[in-house]
Amino acid sequence: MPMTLTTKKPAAGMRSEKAKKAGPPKFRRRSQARPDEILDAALAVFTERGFDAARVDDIASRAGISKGAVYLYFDSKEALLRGLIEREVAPAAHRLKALADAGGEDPKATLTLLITVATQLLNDARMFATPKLVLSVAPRFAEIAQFYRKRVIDEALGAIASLHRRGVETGVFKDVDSDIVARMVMGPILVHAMRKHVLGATDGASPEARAKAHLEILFEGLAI
Amino acid sequence: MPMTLTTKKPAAGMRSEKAKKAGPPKFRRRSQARPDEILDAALAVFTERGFDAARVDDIASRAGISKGAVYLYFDSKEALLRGLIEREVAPAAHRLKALADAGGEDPKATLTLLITVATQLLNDARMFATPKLVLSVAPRFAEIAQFYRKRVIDEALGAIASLHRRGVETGVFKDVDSDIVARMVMGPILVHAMRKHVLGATDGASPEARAKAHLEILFEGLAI
Amino acid sequence: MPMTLTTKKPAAGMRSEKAKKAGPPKFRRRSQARPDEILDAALAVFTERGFDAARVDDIASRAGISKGAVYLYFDSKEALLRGLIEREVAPAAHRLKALADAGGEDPKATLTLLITVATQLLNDARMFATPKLVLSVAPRFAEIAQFYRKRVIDEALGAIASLHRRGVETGVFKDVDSDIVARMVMGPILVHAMRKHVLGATDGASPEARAKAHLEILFEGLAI
Amino acid sequence: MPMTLTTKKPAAGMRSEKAKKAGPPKFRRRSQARPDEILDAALAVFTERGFDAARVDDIASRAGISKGAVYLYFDSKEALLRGLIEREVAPAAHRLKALADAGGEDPKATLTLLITVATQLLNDARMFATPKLVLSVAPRFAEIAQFYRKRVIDEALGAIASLHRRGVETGVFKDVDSDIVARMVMGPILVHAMRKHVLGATDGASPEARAKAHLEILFEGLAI
DNA sequence: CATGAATGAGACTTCATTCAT
DNA sequence: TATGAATGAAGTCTCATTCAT
Repeated sequence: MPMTLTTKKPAAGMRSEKAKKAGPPKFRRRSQARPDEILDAALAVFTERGFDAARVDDIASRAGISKGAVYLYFDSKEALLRGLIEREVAPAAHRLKALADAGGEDPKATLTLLITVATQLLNDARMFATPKLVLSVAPRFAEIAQFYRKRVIDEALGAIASLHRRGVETGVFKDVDSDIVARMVMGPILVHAMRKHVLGATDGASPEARAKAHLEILFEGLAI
Repeated sequence: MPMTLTTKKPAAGMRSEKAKKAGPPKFRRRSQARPDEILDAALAVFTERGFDAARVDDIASRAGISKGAVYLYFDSKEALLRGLIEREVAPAAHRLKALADAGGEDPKATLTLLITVATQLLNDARMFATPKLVLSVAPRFAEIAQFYRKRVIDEALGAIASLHRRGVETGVFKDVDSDIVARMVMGPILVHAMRKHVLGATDGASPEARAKAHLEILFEGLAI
Repeated sequence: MPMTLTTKKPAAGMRSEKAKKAGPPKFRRRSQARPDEILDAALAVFTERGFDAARVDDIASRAGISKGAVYLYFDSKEALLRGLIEREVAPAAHRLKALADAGGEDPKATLTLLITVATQLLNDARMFATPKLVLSVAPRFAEIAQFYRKRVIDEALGAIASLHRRGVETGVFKDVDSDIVARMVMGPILVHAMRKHVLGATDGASPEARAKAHLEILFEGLAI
Repeated sequence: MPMTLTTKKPAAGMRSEKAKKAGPPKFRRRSQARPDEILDAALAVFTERGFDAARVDDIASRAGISKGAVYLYFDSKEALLRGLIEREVAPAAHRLKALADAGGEDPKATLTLLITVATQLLNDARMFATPKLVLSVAPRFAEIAQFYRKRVIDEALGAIASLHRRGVETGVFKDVDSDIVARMVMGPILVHAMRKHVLGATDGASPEARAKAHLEILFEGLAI
């Protein structure tokens, strides 16, 4: 896998010299937290203005440091973007893995939980910030797009598909194309999130109501 | 509605003085076709690189004209974007209207057609170019996002919801939340389109197979 | 005199080919008047916006023709400026010459007339338009500045100085520096014109009152 | 008074954020002197080429810095112009005020001094640089023209008029229109300055001789 | 003669990145 | 580490000038 975007702890793209300097923890300032603070600021600014329109200056001042200091931790604006995506991928992947693993016993209950939780989560702008950012930079940074797809999207879809397959095996779900099922799980939630967080829609039913209706149709459709 | 983006024939954002010159079509050079050619080029370049990274120079040379000539027809790079979205909205809205109107008699057949056609269409990169562009510029141009949402997304979702309601009235569909139904129609198709055209996925079943499986689950879920 | 700016009838800078084409007066259109109309428009636009900020397009449309047509009569924007200055110089020089020649008999009466008339004339924005324009382009076009100075300013000052000298000879004026006298004649009028037409002042006494007070002090100062 | 041009110490038009940074004067580089150096360069270039023809690049290199650095201190080329005029106005106004205040005792002696000094000063190209610049940009920047007129021209004329009125009260000057007197004081000096510095004349008597002759005629004209 | 579409050089301005302190 | 002044490449937009029709 010639993937440059890694998932090692220290955000990739960080200045190598600096990264190596991990000597004795002298408790200087608060430099341990700095990269994360900068990435937080970057996520906020990238999300608000888009990658190109975001100024490094804005990110710096949102992080409470000077523009020059950003370059102590990241090589470039693009490195900031990469580091950000990488950092955000791990939790997402982790959450997905947990769900998938937990779903062994009762696929139906797990799917119910998954849809309920996902509907809730993607209703929150902060939770959708990274996907939104990835979508907007994807045309320019194919590598990032691919990384995110493989590590998040396909993981998620795959987890749902697995869940469905297990349900088929245990006789609770009809045997249809699992990939389509996965998309029928995530699709409606994604449509809502995009309408709301990307296109600025403000109307719509509550997450609870949506999840309920979604599940109702889906389970009926998957019933044997 | 303080919407600046209109849907009048001539792409909005075009230099007003020039637009007025509607004299006899002497076929001087080829000024009639120019705006459209420029918008075609703009769509291509914007799609490839994103709005910010696209250079007016690139658009001009892709259209086969000089940079200055672009400004003969459009006031600014942003006007180019607006003009483009506006031009692309009309056909989309028109297609949707046609579908919705045609669906009076047989909601089930219409929905079948709709999903089949939409799955086919959104499988084509060109067809998804504008939505992809809108998604990428949405953070910067709220007005464009809103315009697109109202004129395309909500029209589409509304048309499907109407179709469902009629099906409920005629007893072919179960009476569930029509908005959720609309999202269960569009969501899976959108997920596929985004994975493929935005995130660069290359795998996946054929449009026919996907449409078939999609319909199978959906109709079962909506069955009375 | 290596002066490029000439005073031949046809405005200098006009396209040479066109200028030569003075064949039979076929009474086409109204081409005879065109150069003058263009120069009129140029004077208006140059005066309003300054030479650099004036667009050839503006001049053309003020003259009621297309931008391209301007170039049928003048080689460049600078030629327009030169042609304009040249055209405006002749009447000014002519007027001054007339005054100077007329002043043989009664220097005092002539000076009275001159100050009265000049005060009136320079109270009119159009009359001050050319001097104002020359002043604003002088730093960039030394040649024009020199031309205007020699042909208008120094002619005017010289004419007044001559008038004074004749008055000295006939015993009506005190024998002081004639150059200073000339500046005491033109200076106050110029100060008023600049305050009004260049710096936008709107207050001030009537031309009549100003001329009267001006003459009163001057003649007392020159009295023997 | 909706005047944007102020006379506060820091040249207006300067980037506000930077202006606020009034921390300890650590003598980093030489940022304290920079704005003034830039304005010096701007005055030189604007004077030589006129506002429009001057390139920010030229100003920057004359100031010994890069083009971008100019924008660290001034928002735009126009801000440069405004800042310049504002900076230049204060000294001029200050000088005038001093003269006017000093003239209480002996109006005649004060006027003599004033004409002598003004004739000397306006004989110097640098001293006339700002007035010349204002004249050239006045058509485009009415606000600047008005600011300069009110703060310099009218102050000067007003000071002279006051001087004359006091002379009238103390019986040393004839009671004529004080505004005309003011113009008879400044007019001849201005005519000379414009001929020399704007129109490029090189001849003319010495400042001393001019001031002497000027005063001779003027005092005779104002004698009771 | 006249038009107006087209060109292309050039200017202002922005901003990622560097570096002396 | 941190700052922020400085750079310089690049991009948008303007407009004088040309030229096919």
